[in-house]
Amino acid sequence: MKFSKKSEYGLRALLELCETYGGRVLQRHEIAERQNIPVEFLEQILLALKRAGLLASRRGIRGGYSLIKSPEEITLGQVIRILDGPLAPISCVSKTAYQKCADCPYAAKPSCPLQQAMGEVRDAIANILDHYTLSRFAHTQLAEGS
Amino acid sequence: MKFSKKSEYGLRALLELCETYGGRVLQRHEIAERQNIPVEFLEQILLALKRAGLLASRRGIRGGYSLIKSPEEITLGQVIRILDGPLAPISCVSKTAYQKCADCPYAAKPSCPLQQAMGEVRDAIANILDHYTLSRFAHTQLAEGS
DNA sequence: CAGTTGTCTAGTGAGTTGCTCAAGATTTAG
DNA sequence: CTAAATCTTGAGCAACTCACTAGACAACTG
Repeated sequence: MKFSKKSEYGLRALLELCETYGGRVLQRHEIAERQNIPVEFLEQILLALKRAGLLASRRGIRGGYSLIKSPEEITLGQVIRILDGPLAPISCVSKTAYQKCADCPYAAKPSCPLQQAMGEVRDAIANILDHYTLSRFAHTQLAEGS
Repeated sequence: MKFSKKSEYGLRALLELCETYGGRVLQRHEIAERQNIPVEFLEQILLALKRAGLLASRRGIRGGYSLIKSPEEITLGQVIRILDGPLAPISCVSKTAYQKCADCPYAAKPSCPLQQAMGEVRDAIANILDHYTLSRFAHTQLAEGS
């Protein structure tokens, strides 16, 4: 029940790209250094985000990456799904990647306890992450003291 | 962001054990056949649940496993933590297995965006699973039609 | 004691994760 | 035009995890 490093790095990279949104481009090594991410691995992540339409890139000596969608329009759920796949804890409750369980004896029956419980979990996770925008993410201030 | 087969099998096995709670013991092959689980793998799961104090077992020709805690007292959260480890999506927000992130540049700072967001997710998951009892789980009837 | 069951430890093949490397394409500076 | 800096692509790889298997052993029953 963990998120991968890929998602974590991806979100941290987007934090940097949010800061220069609308302004200059950022090069992979800039992001990598500031966020302490292995540069070649980061690149794969940036390319995936580019293919998904969140980032633009330019090659050559003045090249780099930049955000092309507003941080208001991007949610953490989108980013995690791009980098980590579906949010659902088991695939028989995924809305974006549903798959019938092969071996579950309840698959044929009208009600599956696992599906019920995991469905609730899926909805709770999606409900948070699909409403959590990058701009809110980037402006986080912890409310609690100590 | 997936649960393992171990948790899934464990929960399905507990479904069977709930039915005979207070009555007779169940042998591994009975559970395995009914729930379509490889019997040797199931055994490891049952042993883990036994070590955690949920199950009792008896060896010998009349042996088998039985639930020793009431299905009302056992939550899905407990079971999943036994079989799959902590619920938290990243370890810096785990309450049962906290670990400081080594490479995160926000680890030292007062606020970490990732920690904030993932903390919400953790709480939502825990909130559902730690209040979902086995007895409710075993008596699931899907409410929705179609 | 013999047979049936659970207990324990170790191993294993396939797949995933996290990361590295090398060769190529594109852009800009000079 | 050339060279340097950047992104692009794809392959490779060590370590780990997952799902499962095997086998020796302990305990219980009749």
